[in-house]
Order: sequence, then C-alpha cells, then structure tokens
Amino acid sequence: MASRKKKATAKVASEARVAPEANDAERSKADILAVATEEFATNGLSGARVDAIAERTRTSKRMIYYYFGGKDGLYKAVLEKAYSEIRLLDSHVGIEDAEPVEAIQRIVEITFDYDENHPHFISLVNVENVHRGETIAKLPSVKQRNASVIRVLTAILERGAKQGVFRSDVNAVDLHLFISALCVFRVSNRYTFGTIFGVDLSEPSVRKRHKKMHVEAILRYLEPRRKN
Amino acid sequence: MASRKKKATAKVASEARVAPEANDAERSKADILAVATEEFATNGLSGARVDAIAERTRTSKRMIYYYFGGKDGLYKAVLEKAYSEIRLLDSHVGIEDAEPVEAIQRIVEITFDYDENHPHFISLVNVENVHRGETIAKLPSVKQRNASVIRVLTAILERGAKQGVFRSDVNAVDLHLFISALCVFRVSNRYTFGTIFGVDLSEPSVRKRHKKMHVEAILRYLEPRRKN
DNA sequence: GTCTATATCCCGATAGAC
DNA sequence: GTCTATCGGGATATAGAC
Repeated sequence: MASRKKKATAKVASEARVAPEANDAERSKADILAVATEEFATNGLSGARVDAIAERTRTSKRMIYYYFGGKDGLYKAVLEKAYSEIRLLDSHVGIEDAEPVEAIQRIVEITFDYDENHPHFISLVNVENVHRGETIAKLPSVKQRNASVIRVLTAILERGAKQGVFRSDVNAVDLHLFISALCVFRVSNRYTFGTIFGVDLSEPSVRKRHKKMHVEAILRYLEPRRKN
Repeated sequence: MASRKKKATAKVASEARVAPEANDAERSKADILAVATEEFATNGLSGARVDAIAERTRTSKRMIYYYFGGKDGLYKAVLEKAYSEIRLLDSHVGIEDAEPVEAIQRIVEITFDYDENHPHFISLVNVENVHRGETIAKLPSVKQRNASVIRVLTAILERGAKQGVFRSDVNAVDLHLFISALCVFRVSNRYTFGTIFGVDLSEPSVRKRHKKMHVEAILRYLEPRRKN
C-alpha cells in the first residue's frame, strides 16, 4: 500500500504513451468519480465520507477539493456522470425500425438488464430523491439527454398504433414511467422487499421470471381492445 | 414558544383525564417519533439531526436519549412504527370475499392512495434500502405483519383462477411486487422523474390517469389467455 | 422525567511546502 | 498537481441538578 503511488505513476507512463501528464489528471478524476459513486450510493449524501473516498483512491483528499471543489461538487459530478451513462441505452440505434412489439420488448429487456447491472446508479437516484432532487435540478444536461427516450418511445407508439398492434391512448412519458417502475423497483427496494417477503431478487431464476413478467405486462397493456 | 411547555402540560391534564402522567410519557414518545419520521425521511439517516428533532418537539433532546437510547434506536423505532401502520391496509376486511377482479382493483387503488398520502413512509423505505436494509432485518415484527398481504392475494388469485377470470400461473409475491412497483415508483422517484421529464406527478389529473393505468395494467396481466 | 450545559469526537475544508 | 498536517465547526452523547 505504501509503495502504490510510485508504481501507479510508472504504470500510467508506460500504458498511455501520448501526453502522459494530461491523461494522468483525467485518470485521477475518473478514479475519484468511480470510488465516490460507490461511496455515495452505499452511504447516502451525508453518510459519505470524503476521507473514505480519498483512501480508496490513487490520489489524496486534497485532490478531491482541487478537482471538484468539495463534497457537494463531487456529488454533483457523480450524479452527472451516472446519468450521462444511461444515455447509451438510447443509442441502440435501429430499435426504432424494428416491429413495434419487438421494439418495446427489447427496450424493456435492455432497461431491465441495465438496472440489474447498475445497482449503484439506482441507489444514487434513491439518494437524490430523498434530497428532493435538488442537485439534479441544477444539471440541465441531464434533462436534455434523457428526453431522447421519450422521442424513441413516441415513434414506436405511433407506428404501432398506425399498424393496429397498439392502442392509441397511451403517451410515451406514461409508458416510460411504467417500464421504469417495474425495472427500478426490483433493484431499489431489493433489501426491504427481499427481507420482508423472503425472496432473493438477485437469484437468476427469479430475475428471469420477472423479466418475462414485465415484458408480458407491458405488451398486454399496449394491446388494442374492442371495448375498454 | 417560551411558555409552551407549561401550557402543554396543562392541556394534557385536561384532555386525558385518566392517568395523565403516564399518558404524557406516551405522548412525548409519539411526538418525538412523528417529528423524527419526517427528519429521517427528508434528510436521510446520517443527514438527520437529533438537535433538529428535539427543537421541533415538545420535549428536549435529553428525552430522545432517555426514551430511545440514541439516534440509531430512534431510527429503528421510526421504521417499526412506519411499517406497523401499513398493516392497516390488510385489515380492510371483506376484500377477500369480493369478486376477484373487483378485489384486485380495490387493492391496487387502496395501495395507490396509501403511497400517495404517505410520501414520508416511501422516503424512509428509500433510506433503509440505501443502507442495505440492515435495520429492518433486526425487526422481526415487520416480517410477520407484512406476510398477511401475501395471504390475501393468494386467496384472491386462487378463487379467480377457479372461476376462470384469472390465469393460474401467477404467484402472490410476484403480483405484490408488481403492484408495489407501480404504486411506489411514482412517489419514491417523483423528484428525479418529475424534473427530467417535466411532469408534476402530484397533479390530480396525472394522478388519476396513472391510477387508472395501473389498475388496467394489472388486471390485463391477470387475464387468462387461450395461447400465450 | 425533564432541563441546561458541557464533553468528546469526527468530518469537511484549508494551509503551505514541494 | 500533489502531498502531509492541521484547523475549526458541528453533531452525538453525557453530566448533573431539579
């Protein structure tokens, strides 16, 4: 542990041959952000410790203040990074051109898998909601990026309705809420729900069953009906 | 503010004629719990301040330590009380005797309304999940009580299947997860979802629309089908 | 059971050298 | 850009009288 710093520096120099000094700064920032994400997700905003983050980082505590200004700035950066990574979900280009039913199915499955594989992101969102979303309200970039999901869903819904495979009285935001609710709840409430009802929601068989349930529930809801 | 303590004591004596002293202790505890619930829900476990709770209480900070042992003990008591109050949801006796479809509809609507009207409870559950449900795991009473929901749902599902109005391959815990996910998400994620997508989920028209959507989605999912 | 005053510790932030 | 050492505020918890 004591000799780690020097080794790390040497490692960077050999791995990144171009502009090692500049990359080092970026890597330090990324390192801090990764550790901080976990710290905030597992301990909450007030529970997170700057010291604890610094200890598990290649750099020192002073650097956190140097790069991010302080604990609040770090939290803000963590939130922004976490939300920017979901944007990748929408970049599954081509999904809009698939058959509407298949497109929805794939979107649900992709969302399901993403949430399952990013429990820290889900916890962060929880933390942010406990604090009334005050930080995210100051991040205009987050709003802009996430609007793309709505555009994709709107296009699919319209095409499905035109083809007669979807009902026409569902709007994209409500549908997104529906999908998110199902996929997020299993992860965000896994501890309380799991403890109270004695289910391990991370078990593969349960996961598979719920994934199927969610897809089926959403597709059935979107089906057109003769009489409502 | 300075003269409040004496007035409160006099008030208790006149309101509760039987055993005023003993009731005072119970009322103090209840008072502390109510204030603490809000404090923990709006600031998180580490963010909650014992001083802030004491200030807004009829009693003093010393009493919190006297009655609950400390901050952790208080949090534990707050959680237990919050969960004990949901138990009342199941005591809607008679719901098991209603027609299966109507029974499910009523359960969804009751759950929806309860969650809407108890945002602090939802936030508390959020907080507890951020902390890996470690506190609720130490409260056996919570597990026992909440098992009753599963019994009620199981009975309704069985009767519905027998009558041919429900499919028979859905278990009660999964159904409860489904209902909870829809009802809880709107409340627990209202800030982030509302901010990002520009929707005010507390608006009556939105609330009404989602309530209808949830009921319809769940009933459609439970419908039997000729071919899946 | 209840209060005021205080001890003790921890944590976010900074100083200042290199 | 990076480190070590330290300050200063504030929060939990307790002391001790009534």
